Amino acid sequence: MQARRTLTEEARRAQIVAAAIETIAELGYARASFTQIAKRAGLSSTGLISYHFAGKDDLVRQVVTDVLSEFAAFVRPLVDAETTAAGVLRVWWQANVAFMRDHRRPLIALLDIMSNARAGDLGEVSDSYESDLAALEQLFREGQAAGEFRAFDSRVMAVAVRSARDGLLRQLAAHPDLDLDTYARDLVVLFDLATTRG
Amino acid sequence: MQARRTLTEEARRAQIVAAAIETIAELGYARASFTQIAKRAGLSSTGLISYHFAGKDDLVRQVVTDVLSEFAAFVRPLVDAETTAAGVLRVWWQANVAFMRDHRRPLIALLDIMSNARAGDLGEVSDSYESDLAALEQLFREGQAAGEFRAFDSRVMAVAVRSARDGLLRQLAAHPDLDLDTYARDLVVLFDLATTRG
Amino acid sequence: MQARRTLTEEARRAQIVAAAIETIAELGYARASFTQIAKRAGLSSTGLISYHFAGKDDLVRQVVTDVLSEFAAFVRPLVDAETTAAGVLRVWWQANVAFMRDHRRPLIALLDIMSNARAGDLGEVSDSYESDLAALEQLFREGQAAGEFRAFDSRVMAVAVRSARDGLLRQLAAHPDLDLDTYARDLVVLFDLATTRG
Amino acid sequence: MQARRTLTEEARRAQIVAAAIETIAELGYARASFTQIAKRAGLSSTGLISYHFAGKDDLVRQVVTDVLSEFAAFVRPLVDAETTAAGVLRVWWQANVAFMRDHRRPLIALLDIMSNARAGDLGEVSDSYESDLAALEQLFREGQAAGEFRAFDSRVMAVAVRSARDGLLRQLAAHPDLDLDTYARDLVVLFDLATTRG
DNA sequence: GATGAATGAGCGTTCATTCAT
DNA sequence: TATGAATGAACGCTCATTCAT
Repeated sequence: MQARRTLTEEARRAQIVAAAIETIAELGYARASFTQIAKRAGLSSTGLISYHFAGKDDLVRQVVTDVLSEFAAFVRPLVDAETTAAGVLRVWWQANVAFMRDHRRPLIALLDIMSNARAGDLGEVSDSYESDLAALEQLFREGQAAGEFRAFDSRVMAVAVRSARDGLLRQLAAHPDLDLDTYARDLVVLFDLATTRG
Repeated sequence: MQARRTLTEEARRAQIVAAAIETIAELGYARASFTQIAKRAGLSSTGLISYHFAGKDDLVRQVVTDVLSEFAAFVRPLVDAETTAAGVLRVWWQANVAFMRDHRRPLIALLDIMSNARAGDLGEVSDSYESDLAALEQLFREGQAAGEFRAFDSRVMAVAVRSARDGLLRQLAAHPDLDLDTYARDLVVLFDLATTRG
Repeated sequence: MQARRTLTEEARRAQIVAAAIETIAELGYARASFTQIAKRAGLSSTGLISYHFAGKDDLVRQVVTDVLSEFAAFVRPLVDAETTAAGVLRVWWQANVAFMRDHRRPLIALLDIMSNARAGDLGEVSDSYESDLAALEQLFREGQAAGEFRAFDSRVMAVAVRSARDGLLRQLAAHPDLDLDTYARDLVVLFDLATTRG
Repeated sequence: MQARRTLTEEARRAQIVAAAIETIAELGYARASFTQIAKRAGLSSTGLISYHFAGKDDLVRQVVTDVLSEFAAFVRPLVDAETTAAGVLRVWWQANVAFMRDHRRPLIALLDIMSNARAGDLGEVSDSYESDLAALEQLFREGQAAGEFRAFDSRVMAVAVRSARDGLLRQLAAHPDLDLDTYARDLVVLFDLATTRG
């Protein structure tokens, strides 16, 4: 029996969220039971997870929120510094890839959660996906209004961009030693050619 | 107790596969239990599913095999009729979208399965994803060798194309009345611009 | 699909009983399901077993009856030819071992069934064990009355003899190439010394 | 829903093992399901058994280990106090019968398990049977070397002795009010006559 | 007689959750 | 706060049995 560590509510929650991320990244959402999460968190009982979170959905929501907000905190300042839509898109890709490099596991967990989210439960997760798409759409429409981008359906392009990012993440999950530099460079060029006027 | 309906082995297996597709498309892979599948198949117990399939993995594999082969039978002749790499890519998109129109649920189920497949189980599902990518890579390399396509990393482009397709499918799952024509037209243009020489 | 073979009731029952013996001897009573028995009998369905037998107990009872009566038919004439109790005991052992040599599997199945029989079901199986013991007891009492055997509790000796026989069978099940001659010779001597007057 | 009784891990395991013994003794190994064991242990569900034991085999192994070690702890000191092989055999019988008197149900359960153990699973149970036999063989060979015992095949005698013990146990299972004193006395004499020189 | 599809009860197991301490 | 034992529902699966053909 080891010493009982009493943590603040905050710290304990964070620790559990971190363990949940590890577990989901490793085993996948379907196999990420409280038992597995507790094991990785060094907790003696799954009861503690239930104590700190209203349920599994609540924990997963917290994972999503945490990863998403850390990601946003990283990307937003970089993106906001750009003055052109094409520049924003370019920097968005670079920021995404840079973040992947240092947060591979959390992003893999996030992707796995989002793939499994359904309307019934975890509705807000789907919502976050939609609002992500909406932000990209807005970017494309602005670029079109500014004459930077050619005419295309902004939603189609948003889906393509967003999907390519998730696809890269999926590749990174399967091949951890992926050459991210190549992806960053080529994806920037790819979508630059796809969006801008000849 | 309701009337006992007897089907041939073949027919029953097909019916169970169909019910599994419905269930996975509706509830997601994680929630698609034998109980739910049996309910949709009008079976009185899950025992019959276990009788016809060696296990859950076996049933899911059958779903994957069936959908994949029906898809291949639809796409391959169209693609084979093309003589240029750019033409193949264009037709590939049109065929994909056309197939989605008539096989929305099976494809959604397939996507869900593929998202949840892990190395341990259902390994061959991951393999089919990889070989899909490899086929696209091959196409891009051929197009480059023929001078049709510009220089780019063939794997990055393959991931982008394949991901865009899956992303569209995901959109179709969330918004059944999506305007597929717009997606077809714009994705063709998008990847035409992204791949061909200025 | 192979030709449908229609057998007489008698022949079919015998075939199923034989398959049941093989199955129980090989897998043990606990694992001897109708599915396994049907497979060994070359039957396409377990339904046929249910058709010919009232239930699993009925089939097992038939196995017991068949093996027991074949055994009795072999042993009885040999035993009846003896005129002394000691002679009967000697011949009983020789007959038992001789029968084991040619009917290893049926006897192993029988032993397995008897080990698993409980009062509730298969009651008559337990009864047959008891009447077997009673016959041995009777033999010992007769030998004592005739002055051949020393004084001992006839039931204790009956249990010892009968148990030694089952123990030998158990050994034979575990070690098929057992030297039965040694057992026959030594067991005759053992119980001769144990029963007769110094 | 009844009051929740909490026990320590140790105590609960012991209680489940005890309930398993009761169940196997009463219903037989084949019918001793977790449901029946849980019922006898006063547990609300079988899940608790699965929680405390890795599986049915694990629980059964624990039963075997417990009964066997308690038996050994009782018999060994008595046997070790003897200086002659004949003395050991005599005391072995007395100790066996004495232990049966106070541990009827655990021994019946043990016998039932051993009868059902197959090579595949519970292999170590079969092993313990073999090593039991080997110990008896060793005793007989020592007695022969010392000139106490006559010439006989030590394995045949070991099988006979061990089988007689199991046969007595079987009788005790069927007839709980058996006169164990008679068995103890007569079995000692029986095997004394069978082993020693005229 | 024989087939083989279907049934429904029961199996061992895992899981998120509850709760007395 | 934290523990860890206990709960009960759901899971995939096997089985003897039923029954229309």
